[in-house]
Amino acid sequence: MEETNDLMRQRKDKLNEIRKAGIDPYPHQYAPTHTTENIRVEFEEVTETPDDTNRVTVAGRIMTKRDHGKSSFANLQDSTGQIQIYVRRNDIGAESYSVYRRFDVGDIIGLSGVVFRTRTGELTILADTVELLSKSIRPLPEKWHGLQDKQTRYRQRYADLIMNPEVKEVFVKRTQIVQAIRNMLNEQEFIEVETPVLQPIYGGASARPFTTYHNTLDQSLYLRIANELYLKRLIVGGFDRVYEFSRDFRNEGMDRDHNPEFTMLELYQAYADYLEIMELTENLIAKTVENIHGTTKISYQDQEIDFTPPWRRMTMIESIQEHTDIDPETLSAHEMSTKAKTAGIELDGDESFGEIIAEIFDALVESKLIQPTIIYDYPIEVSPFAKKKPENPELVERFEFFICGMEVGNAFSELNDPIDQRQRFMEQASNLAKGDEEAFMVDEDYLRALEYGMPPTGGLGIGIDRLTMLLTDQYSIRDVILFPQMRPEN
RNA sequence: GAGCCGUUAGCUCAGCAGGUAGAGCAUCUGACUUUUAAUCAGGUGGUCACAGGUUCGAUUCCUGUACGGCUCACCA
Repeated sequence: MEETNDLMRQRKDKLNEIRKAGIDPYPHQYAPTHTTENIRVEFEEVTETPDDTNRVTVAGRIMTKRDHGKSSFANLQDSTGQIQIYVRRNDIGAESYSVYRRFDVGDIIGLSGVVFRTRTGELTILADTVELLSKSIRPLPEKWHGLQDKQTRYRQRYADLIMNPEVKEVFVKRTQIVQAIRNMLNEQEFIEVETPVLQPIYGGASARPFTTYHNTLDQSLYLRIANELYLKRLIVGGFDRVYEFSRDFRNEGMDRDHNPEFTMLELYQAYADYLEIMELTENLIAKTVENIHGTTKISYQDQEIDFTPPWRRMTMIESIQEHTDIDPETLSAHEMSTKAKTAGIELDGDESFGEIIAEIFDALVESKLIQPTIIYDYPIEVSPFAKKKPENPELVERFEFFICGMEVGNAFSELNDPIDQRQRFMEQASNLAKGDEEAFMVDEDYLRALEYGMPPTGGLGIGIDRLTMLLTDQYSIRDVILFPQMRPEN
């Protein structure tokens, strides 16, 4: 990593010169009185005449430098923005000024001075003391085009954040989204909990796990693919409303809306069914959107999206009838399978009716659901933790919601019948034996918990990364994850 | 996993019917005390991703590899 080019060698030479002049290029502490944002607010009325009452001390990174012989302008960037500084030899003294002239774009400095406006009206700090807080020996990207290369931006997010202020905004918003949701859930008496990331049995979703090993226990452990079964154990234990922002790990492909590690909010509410969770979902999301944007109507990749509740609701079968020429209510499994294959869907041939319906939905309907849409009543075969519909045991009380063609959340009336749950596990176990790598393992301890009795419960999972993509208008999940997964550089 | 595209100076990018490379910014030297993509003059800076092949000669053509982007497949 120790690349040497002329630019870095020159900067290291400057570093040594500064040290020889008796100055510590990496001092321990500095005490700014203002951020650049503070200054913009506090000194809005300031005039072109410097007035000693408008004194500030600031710290930040030099982003541009315009030297003019015995004076110099520079732009200083701190965590809140940028401000222009003006340094004159007469004000800071010849010795200080010659040190200042050795400062480079990228250096972090502190300065005290007086806020005024230049002739052109730009808010500026006229410095009377300037000091180096951290010498930068690696040159920043060019000031005008900034850092464009995606590979470098993802691998060196620090450089991306320095150069591209809009990137920082995305991640500030991401935090605001999480905070908004957390505040609303707390107000509704949900309790935030933490459950294991390292799990002896993975479950709660269909995905291949990452496997690791615990030396002392001498056993394999899995990084969680979901925390569903742990949260429901807590419902059994008597927490009636729980949630967790969970980093989950799935050993699957990567693309514009999949990263191997991602964040999911899961919540469970005792005595609720999926209809109540639908309402909760619409309100939670709509209020989050409003909190971030001040309105429930936003634009994503040039599409207008309206989050105002209530959202459109369709059963999965209705959605297939609407968006395809396939009608699951009149066709046999064989006819469905033929239609699906004609539409280019690959099937093994041993899929059940319900599995074919789910395949058709995924392939032909999902991408057409642009406005927030709740799709409900799923085939039982693809929903092993959801409760059957009383009037139709082939379907379960489950819904997912879709926005801009993306699945953003998943919810159901939780299956709390331990006998039924055991049967569903057994079917999964036989699928696992048949080689379905994404089938579930039997979780005897979870069954034991259900045997004690779990109240009727509604549960919900929301993909926080995808929600953030929508609310920050980012096309790729990599742009809402600070350090997206990448192959090694070398 | 497949297809297409990309990888040239610190950054953003040109270029090459095959003859060992260019711009802007950055950087260095000099001038300059209200500039803001500062200006003016003059310099420095390259394993053209990596490895093979064709050729008198390859950054350029071909093949392979690595990394990345997009699309598809996979993804309750």
